[in-house]
Amino acid sequence: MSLQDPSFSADLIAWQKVYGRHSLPWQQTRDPYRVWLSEIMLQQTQVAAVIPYYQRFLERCPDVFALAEASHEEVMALWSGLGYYTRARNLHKCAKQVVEHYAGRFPSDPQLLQQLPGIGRSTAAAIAAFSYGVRAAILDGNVKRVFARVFGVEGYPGSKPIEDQLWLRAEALLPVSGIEAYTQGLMDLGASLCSRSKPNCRSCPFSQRCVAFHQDRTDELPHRKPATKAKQKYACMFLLRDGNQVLLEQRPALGIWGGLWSLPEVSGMQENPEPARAQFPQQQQRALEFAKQFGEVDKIAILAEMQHVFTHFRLEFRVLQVSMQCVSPTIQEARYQWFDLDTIDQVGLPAPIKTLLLQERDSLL
DNA sequence: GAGCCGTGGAT
DNA sequence: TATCCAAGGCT
Repeated sequence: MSLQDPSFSADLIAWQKVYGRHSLPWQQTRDPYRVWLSEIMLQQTQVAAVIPYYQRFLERCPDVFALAEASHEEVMALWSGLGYYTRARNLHKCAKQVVEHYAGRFPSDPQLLQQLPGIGRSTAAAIAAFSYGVRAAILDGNVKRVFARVFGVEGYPGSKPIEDQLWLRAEALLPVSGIEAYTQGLMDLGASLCSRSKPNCRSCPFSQRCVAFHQDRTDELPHRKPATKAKQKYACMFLLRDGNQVLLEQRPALGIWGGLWSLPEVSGMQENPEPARAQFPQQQQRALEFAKQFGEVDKIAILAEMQHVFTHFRLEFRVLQVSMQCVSPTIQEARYQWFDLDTIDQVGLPAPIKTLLLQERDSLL
């Protein structure tokens, strides 16, 4: 059977021109740099969260050359809070490659774009379509949801066979012309009317033909991800502090919070700790031993106990505040460094650590 | 190819 | 509170 259906794209383009979004910060341009930056930031991230980051990033790095020349630290600080920090490292790497291999001009061929770090099949298509008008298919969460409902696609869209089938549809449904409005229309429809819960089917241009609407199954399609339980992990961190100075440790490049500055941890994130109450004396002892290499310890106290949720596990962590005196300004190991709380927002920090340190800074005022 | 990577909002 | 998942890509 043929998957082609010219009226689908025609209806969507007509709808997008009237009801779609036209004034997002990255829409008034075909500048591939801006399109690319927005697409990377928008991966697995909602529009509202991206907007302030996008604007701040653009002020500091207005073009691909500025980004390529920026320091790693600065890029990470600009990204701090957005999550998925591999995106920031790949963003920086990609900018350097575009400058070196393409003289600063992003290629228009999706195949070439996809070879750059951080750009997969869908993102390559979006960049090519929005900045060069290239006829290429995207397949993101919005598109999967719209297709699953309109065409009644059964099965979890994240699984390989279903995703392959959706890619075939995405390619077959492409319009002959008007790729920009069509691509934007898919995103806009998925983000507005065809929302995950309580879609507004009465206003939808596809309600006449939508399988999910006719079968009253919009709450079943697309099928949900098979459930898996998140593991609980635990950690104990130290906040060494001398007035406004706090000691941070740069995390290894690989793994959770890779390359970010965080609080020193006792012994990593553990799955099966001793009961928390029994741990405090030895945590205190370890904090003392750890802190002695940086100065004289005044006192140690529990500052906070926090819970942070990741994709695959929850992290419960306790922060011991170690009040210090006579801090030695020079440190042997490069991964440890003293920072001033007043300038802490210029450092690449994990979100919960940033929240904690900003609270500490503000409590001094 | 299944697991991994952050954070914030909605339900 | 617990769960899902949002303009995905990499290993």
